[in-house]
Amino acid sequence: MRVDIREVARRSGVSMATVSRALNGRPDVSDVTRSRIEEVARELGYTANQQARALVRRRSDMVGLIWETAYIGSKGRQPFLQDLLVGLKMALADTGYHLMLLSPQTAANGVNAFVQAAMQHGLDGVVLMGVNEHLPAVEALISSGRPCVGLDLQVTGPRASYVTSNNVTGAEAAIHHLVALGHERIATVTGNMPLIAAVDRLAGYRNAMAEAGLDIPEGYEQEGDFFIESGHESMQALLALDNPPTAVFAGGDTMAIGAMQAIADAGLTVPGDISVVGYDDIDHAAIVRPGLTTISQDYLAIGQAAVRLLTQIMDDEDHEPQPQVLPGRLIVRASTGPVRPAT
Amino acid sequence: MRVDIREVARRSGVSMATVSRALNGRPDVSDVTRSRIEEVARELGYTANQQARALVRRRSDMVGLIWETAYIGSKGRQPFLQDLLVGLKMALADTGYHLMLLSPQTAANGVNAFVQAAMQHGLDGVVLMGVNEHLPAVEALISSGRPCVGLDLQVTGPRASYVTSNNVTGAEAAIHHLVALGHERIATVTGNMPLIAAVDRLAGYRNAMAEAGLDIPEGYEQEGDFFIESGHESMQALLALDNPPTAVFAGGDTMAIGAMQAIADAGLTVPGDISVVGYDDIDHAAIVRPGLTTISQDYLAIGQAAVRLLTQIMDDEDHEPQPQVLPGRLIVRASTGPVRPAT
DNA sequence: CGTACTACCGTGATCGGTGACGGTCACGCA
DNA sequence: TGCGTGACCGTCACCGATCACGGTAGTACG
Repeated sequence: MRVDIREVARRSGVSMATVSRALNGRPDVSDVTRSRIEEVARELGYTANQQARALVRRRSDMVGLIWETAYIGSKGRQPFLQDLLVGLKMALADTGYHLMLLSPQTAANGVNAFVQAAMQHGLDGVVLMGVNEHLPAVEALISSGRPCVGLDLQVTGPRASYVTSNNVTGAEAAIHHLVALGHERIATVTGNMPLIAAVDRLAGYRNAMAEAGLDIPEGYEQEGDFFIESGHESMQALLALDNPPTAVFAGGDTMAIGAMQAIADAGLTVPGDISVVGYDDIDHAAIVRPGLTTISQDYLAIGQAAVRLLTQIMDDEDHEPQPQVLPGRLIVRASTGPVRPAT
Repeated sequence: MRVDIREVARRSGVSMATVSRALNGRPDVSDVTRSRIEEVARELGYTANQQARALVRRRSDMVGLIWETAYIGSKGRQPFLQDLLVGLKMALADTGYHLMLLSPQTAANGVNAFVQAAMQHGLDGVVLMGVNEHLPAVEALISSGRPCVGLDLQVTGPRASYVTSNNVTGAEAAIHHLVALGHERIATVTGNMPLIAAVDRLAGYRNAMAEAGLDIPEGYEQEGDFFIESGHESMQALLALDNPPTAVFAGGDTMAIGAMQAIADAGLTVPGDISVVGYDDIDHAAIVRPGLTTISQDYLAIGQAAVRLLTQIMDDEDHEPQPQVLPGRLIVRASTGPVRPAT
């Protein structure tokens, strides 16, 4: 029993087309007619049916979101994905686009669900986060030519691009901070290497170490997988070295927390014996004791950048999309301190 | 350039209606025709346009999700909402319904965005989580007669119901656990009282205390607001009492963590001096040291129950919806221990 | 052989909008 | 007066599907 445009047209004594024009803010409607129509529409509580609208306009004003909370497998949760989602949602709320949540499952008929859902619902664009960018499904989506934006994952194509924080400079900032505190024996725990965030953060670590004239002893680069256990294990390995580090840069907060626990388990203190820096500034970072020094990504800014980028790609047919790289920001908390004086 | 049903019809030498029938599994199509059509559809990669479909069928196969990460205001994040979202998403993935994310902002024309989006997109149902159930917007949505299900928030109406964990028995289990460890001076920190979860957990606390024959001294019931600072402050208030408790039940993990920090700040240990139990089993609970004993909600089960409930309401025009109450489960970690022997 | 019934399929209306196109009318100007 | 112009609005053909209805052919049955 919803009121439709025909009803509005009848009650205001004009044709459906005029109602459509008036309500869509098109110019060729007289002011008095327009306001009469608006009045009637308000009274009747009329709002346009989006399916019908989308059908004829060939655009849905909807974007899809592929949102996975765990990388391949599901060993645990990546809490920063919630922040990313919130950032995106807030940024999107201003644009008039709606958001549809897509699950990365394959549909029954074999065609991948990503592409299928995007097609079936006529999604104007898709945002990806938390999925592996090398998944065939993702590649199929990209190459389908639909506008895509990756958040913290590197997708590229004629109508695809990504937003990420600058993992290289972020990592460099972390190391600079430690160097400024007098640390020279600085190790790192990386994420799993196929992921661009892990690679770039490692690169930043190496850059900054070289720049500071510090060398990286054998075993100072431990590869983890972004989950807490790997931080714990990697830290244990570092502690077992002949020359254990006085500071550790973990390429993810969860791993940093695991490392802090390993340090505590070994009877050492943070930052008294070893300083720890993380990356991401997840909620946990502020809660954990001692508070974790980390590199913060501004999720709101990332969300806004993603929305801006996506709308550009969607609006400009042949807009050459530029990846957006936002700077990370060092948040100093209690997990880092001056190097312990040599005994 | 998408292939439509007309194209499929032409290539398989039948009418559009027959294609529609065949692909929707309707009976009155001969087997040979059906398989020929399916063959053609597969070759062409045809999938039905959902907008057109929804338009004529008067159902969108889409449900809306109102998902707020912070209760009124935005003092912080409630991390268990991510888990709820994941649970819901997984449960929904099996049903063929898609999920649309709704933002609780008011639209320009004054009609509330909840109702408006639900109407405009013809959503078949709505799931609510993380919002205050007393918001006028929410009430408007409920009374619009659209099928609604609340997750961990109590909405009721002819076509609305909710799923929640049994906060009363969960809280009772927490207290039983503490009593079994020999505690007698047990305090509680509640969430903000308008929220049903806070009210019920307090009720469970009182029940179990009475059942155990323990009385609740003045000041043993502190009201917090589900955020970490309130846990911290409430714990300080409890420590300042003449007869401070030996155990604290916090009606939310974030508050429990705040309480643990306040205990540590006071130079006391958990659980040596004071045992702490939380509620929700958020990620933090496992990471924090000592690990937090807490009541776990099975988010997957909640998601499944919500989906089942919603589909029932949507399918049965006059189905009297029953609220689903799932049991919580006690997870014992390191934050609780036997009561300290009297000195 | 005529009729009834079943199985299968096509026709045309419809869902609720939008947009191209064309028509009317008042006005300005030669 | 005649004509061009622009502002405003209605008509009609879609968008891509579904569905009610009707038609046809083949079979069974009296």
